[in-house]
Amino acid sequence: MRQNATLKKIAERLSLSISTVSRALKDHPDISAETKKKVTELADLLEYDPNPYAVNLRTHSSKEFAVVVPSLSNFFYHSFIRSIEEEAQTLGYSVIIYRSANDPKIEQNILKSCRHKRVSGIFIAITTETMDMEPFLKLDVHGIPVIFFDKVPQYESCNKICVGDDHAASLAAEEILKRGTENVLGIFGHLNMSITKSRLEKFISVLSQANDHINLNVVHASSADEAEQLTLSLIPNYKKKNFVIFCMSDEILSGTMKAVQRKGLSAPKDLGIIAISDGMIPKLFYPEITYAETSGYNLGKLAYDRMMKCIAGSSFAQTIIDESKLVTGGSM
Amino acid sequence: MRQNATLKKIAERLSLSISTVSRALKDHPDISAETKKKVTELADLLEYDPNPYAVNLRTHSSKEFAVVVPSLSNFFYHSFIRSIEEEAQTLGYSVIIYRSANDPKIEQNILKSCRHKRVSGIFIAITTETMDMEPFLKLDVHGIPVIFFDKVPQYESCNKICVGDDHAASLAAEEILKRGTENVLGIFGHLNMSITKSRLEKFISVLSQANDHINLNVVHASSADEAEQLTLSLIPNYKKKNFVIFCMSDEILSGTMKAVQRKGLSAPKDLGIIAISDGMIPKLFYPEITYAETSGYNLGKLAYDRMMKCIAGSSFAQTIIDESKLVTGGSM
DNA sequence: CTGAAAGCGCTTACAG
DNA sequence: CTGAAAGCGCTTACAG
Repeated sequence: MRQNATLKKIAERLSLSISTVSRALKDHPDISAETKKKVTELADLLEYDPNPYAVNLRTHSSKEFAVVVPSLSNFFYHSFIRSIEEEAQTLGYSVIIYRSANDPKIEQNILKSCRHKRVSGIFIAITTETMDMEPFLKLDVHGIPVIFFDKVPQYESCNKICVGDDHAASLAAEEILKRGTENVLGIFGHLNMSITKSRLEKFISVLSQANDHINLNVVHASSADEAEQLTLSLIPNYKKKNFVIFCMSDEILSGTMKAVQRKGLSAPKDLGIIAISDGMIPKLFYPEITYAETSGYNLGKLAYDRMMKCIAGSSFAQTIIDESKLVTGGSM
Repeated sequence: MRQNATLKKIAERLSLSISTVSRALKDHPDISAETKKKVTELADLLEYDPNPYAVNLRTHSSKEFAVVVPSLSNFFYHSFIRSIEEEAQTLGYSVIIYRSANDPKIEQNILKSCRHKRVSGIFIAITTETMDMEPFLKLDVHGIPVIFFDKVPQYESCNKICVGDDHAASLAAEEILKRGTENVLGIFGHLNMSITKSRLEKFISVLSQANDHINLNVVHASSADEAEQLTLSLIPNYKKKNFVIFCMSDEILSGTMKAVQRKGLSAPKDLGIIAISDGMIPKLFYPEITYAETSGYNLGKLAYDRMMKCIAGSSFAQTIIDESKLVTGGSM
């Protein structure tokens, strides 16, 4: 098993001290041009790269970001991770992925391990049961910046990057008003999700403020299958009527679309369809589904930006909302 | 900025030596039960966790796996990563993600960095241009196991875990024969991809060997859009005829499905549709699309298994093919 | 049963 | 311009 090159080996071969080699490699002003040249040449030849563990042990700084999410089988989080990874790579950081499985215990262990590894920063979407802010405060004490994204705590003074739920819901509601359809079936996720609450409230308020005659039916589904079943059973109520289905999320949209296809209906002729989505699923259908975009990719860019500012020393906390935008397909 | 607990601090507080504390924490047989108790109690209180960098520096062993892929915007690789992460977590390993952007230069840098970090093992899908096996051999010399998956090199003596392209293609072809349809439109990816070649060859050979009368039209598309355009322009050729479209991949399937919807056709009445897929996209349609499954998730389990055997000392190289299975939707 | 010592590979204040 | 030395936090052979 061959060994990697070390400062010591280079120093021995060149009859220099380890300190000098180290400085030469860092282009330290003290070192003569000649020595630098000799050193860098041999270093290149031996493919020297500093041992990151030794560097960390000495300097207390790693070049690693951690991303912690409840689940990896989620298109939104994947886009987020991809987004972070793209940026991190340009600065030589690596990205470590942790999955909390939505379990606060596991989450705590992950945070502890991040602390001991002295990661450069943490991006985290917390579990639905995360109550205790103490582990996060502890990270702060250790100087490890934490950027919360998507699923964020109530706690005020921390950095949060969120999807503009209100905005997305109002964009969708306005589009429905524009279409002039008065029968609306709104399919939302389970009420224990915070996004359900904010999307629902805004959706209702925009619709009802603009038009008294809106006939809105709100139902809740906690899976694609449930959304499919609900849609199937409710579609007959709208027979011969002009109506719109609003789907709060990609998961619901995918269930609803199956029901719509199954009933042989097609948008925008038989009904209107509009969703809040990351954008992949709406584009699989013809016509493409009109949606208010909530992009994990964008969120990643915003979060990364905030992270770099924290690392650069910005200490005040900030909540950033990623405003949504309407992407028009042909389904309305 | 508060400090983490260290062996030294625990030792001082307890008036013991660092060595004794270290041994007590490892449940070393030399240490008395009483001492162990005192030490572990204080360690718990202080939330002691060994500094991973110091451990690595000392023992040359990290607890990290690297996964290297050409792209992260790919459902298949995501499933693979998720699969690896699930297993790794149970043994306390972390998973670091690297993206080569299909650039052999970047890939080489990643490999170098993995070597210097002394990762415990590497899972890699190589770029289409990776020619030089030397960096991989070097990892081997350093005792870092490499498991190639999906995109693997020609080179013989290495560990490869592949999708059963032949098998998937023949499952699809057999299903077409079973349906008894003689007009087949086969849409394949670009010929510079190795999977295109193997899938195409097998597909043709199964169909032609079984039935002389098959009227097979093979076309190539390198994006979903291209697949959509091709399908749109070719569907008229099959007017009034009974026909089947075979889609080599998810990307092609998504383009083709848009064209099919656009033409107002529906499976299985107007045509048959069958694909090779990871399984997410086929399930978005009604009826669900019949497909031969190539699962990133399964591949991950197989790769992980192989990795653990390598770490345990198995030195011989092996190529494992993940056989495909037919998942029947209603599209045939 | 416990401790002193060396060393993993690096950085950096101090000395010359 | 260069070097000797200390120390980051740990493990382990050696000694007692």
